[in-house]
Amino acid sequence: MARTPHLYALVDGNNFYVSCERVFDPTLEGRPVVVLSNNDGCAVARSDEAKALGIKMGEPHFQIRDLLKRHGGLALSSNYTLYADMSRRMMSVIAGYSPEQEVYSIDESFLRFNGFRHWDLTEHAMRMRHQVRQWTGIPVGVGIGPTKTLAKFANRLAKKHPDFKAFGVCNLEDLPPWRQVRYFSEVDVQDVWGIGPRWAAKLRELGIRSAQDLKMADAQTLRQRFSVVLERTIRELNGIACIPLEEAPPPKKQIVSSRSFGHLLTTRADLLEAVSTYAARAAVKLRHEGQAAGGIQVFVSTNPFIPGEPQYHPAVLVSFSSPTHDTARLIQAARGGLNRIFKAGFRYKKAGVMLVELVPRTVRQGELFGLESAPDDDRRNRLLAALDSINARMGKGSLLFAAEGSRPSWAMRRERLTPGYTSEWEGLVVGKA
DNA sequence: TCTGGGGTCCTAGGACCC
DNA sequence: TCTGGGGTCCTAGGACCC
Repeated sequence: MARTPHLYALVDGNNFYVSCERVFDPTLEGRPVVVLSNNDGCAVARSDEAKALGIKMGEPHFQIRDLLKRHGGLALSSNYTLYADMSRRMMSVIAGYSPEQEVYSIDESFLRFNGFRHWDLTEHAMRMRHQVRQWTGIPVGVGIGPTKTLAKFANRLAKKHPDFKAFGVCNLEDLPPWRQVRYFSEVDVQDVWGIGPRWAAKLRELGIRSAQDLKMADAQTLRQRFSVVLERTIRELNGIACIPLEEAPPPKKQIVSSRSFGHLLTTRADLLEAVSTYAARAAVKLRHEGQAAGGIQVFVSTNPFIPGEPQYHPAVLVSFSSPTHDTARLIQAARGGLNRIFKAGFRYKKAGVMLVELVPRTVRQGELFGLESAPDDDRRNRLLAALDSINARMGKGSLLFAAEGSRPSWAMRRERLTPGYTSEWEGLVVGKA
C-alpha cells in the first residue's frame, strides 16, 4: 500500500466571534449569545447555548430577539476590528506547529505535516489546542486527515461528535477502517466541504445521502452530471489530494465594497455619497494589495424582502483608459456610474462598488495618448500613501474625501457594539485593585 | 421597524476569426 | 433540400466557500 505523502490539519475557532467577545466579557459565559451581521441584520455566529435554542445561522435578528430575551441571552453587533486582531494572534500561535500554514479564513487555518511521520500528531494537536487557548483565550477544534477535505471532515467530528468533543481533536489516521465507515455514514452529504444545498438535493435524487455514499460514488460519472469540482471532492474523500495548500494568498482578482443602508434611500445625493464612500474604502484595500484597477462596477438595489415593492437592481461597469489606484479617480468614476443607473421613484436598500481587472501596480500599461498618466504620478502616490498611513495611525475616517460626506444619515446600524478591547486605549479592560 | 458582506471557480453560449 | 470546423475570448449565470 502506498504511503500517504502528507497529512493535513484543519484548526478552527469554536463559534469564533462569540468566543472573541467572551474573552473580554466573562459574563457572556454560559449564556446564549449571538453576533450579528453588519447593520445588526442577522445572526452570523452563535454560542452553543444559542444553537441549543434552535437559532439558525443567518436568522434575522428581529425573529430571534424575543427568544434570546426569554433565555437571558444577548445579541451583539459585529466588532470586526476585534475579531481580526484576535485572529492574527491565534494564527501566529498555530504557525508554531508546522512550517507549512495556510490561513484559510478569519477563524480557520490549514497546516501540512510533511516529515512528521514519526510524530504523534494527535498529541501534537492537543498541545497546540491547549496553547492557543492559554495564549489567546480562544477554544479551537482540530481535524487531521490525508487531504484538506478529510481534515475538514475530521474537524467536524472533533467539534460535533460525542466520541471526540471532549478532546476537540480528531485524527482519522487513528481510526480503523470500520470506524471510519461508521462516521462517514453518519454525516449528511451536505456537510461535506464543497457540497452546498443545491448539489446536496441533486445528489439525494441519485440516492447519495451520506458522506460515505459520496465517497463510494463514481467520480467520472458525477463529473458529467455536475462538474470537475465534485469529482475533486470525491477523490479528496478517498485520500487523493487534489486541493493544494496555499501558503501565500494569491493576488485578489476583484475587490468589493458594499453595504445595506440603515434605512431606505430615495435621493441621488444620498446614493452618490454612499458609492463615494464605498469607492474610497475599496481604494484603500486596493493600495494595500499593491494593485490598480482597470474598471469599477457600480450597483444599487431595492429591498427584495418587501412584498409588492417595485424592484430595480441595475449595475454598470466604468472602464479606465489606464489602471488606477487613485481614490479621486475611483470616486469620480463611481459617481459617473451611479448617475448612469440612478432612477428616481425607487427606494434603495443597498449599494456597492466592485473593482475589477486588477493588475499589480508595478505594471504600467503604456497610455495611448498619454493624457491620463498625470494623476498616477509620483507626487500623487506620495499623497495617497500619506493618506493611508494617517488613517491607519489615527483611525479610519480621520481623513476623508469630501464626496464621502462626514455624517451620513444612511450609515449602518451597530447598536450593540462592544469596545475595541485590543485596538483602542479606551477599550482596555481595567481590573479592579 | 427589522433579512450580511466578500470572495472564487466552472460552464455554457455567443461573437468573432481563419 | 442544402448552410464547415475549430479555436479563442468574453460574459452571464450558477454553484460553492467563510
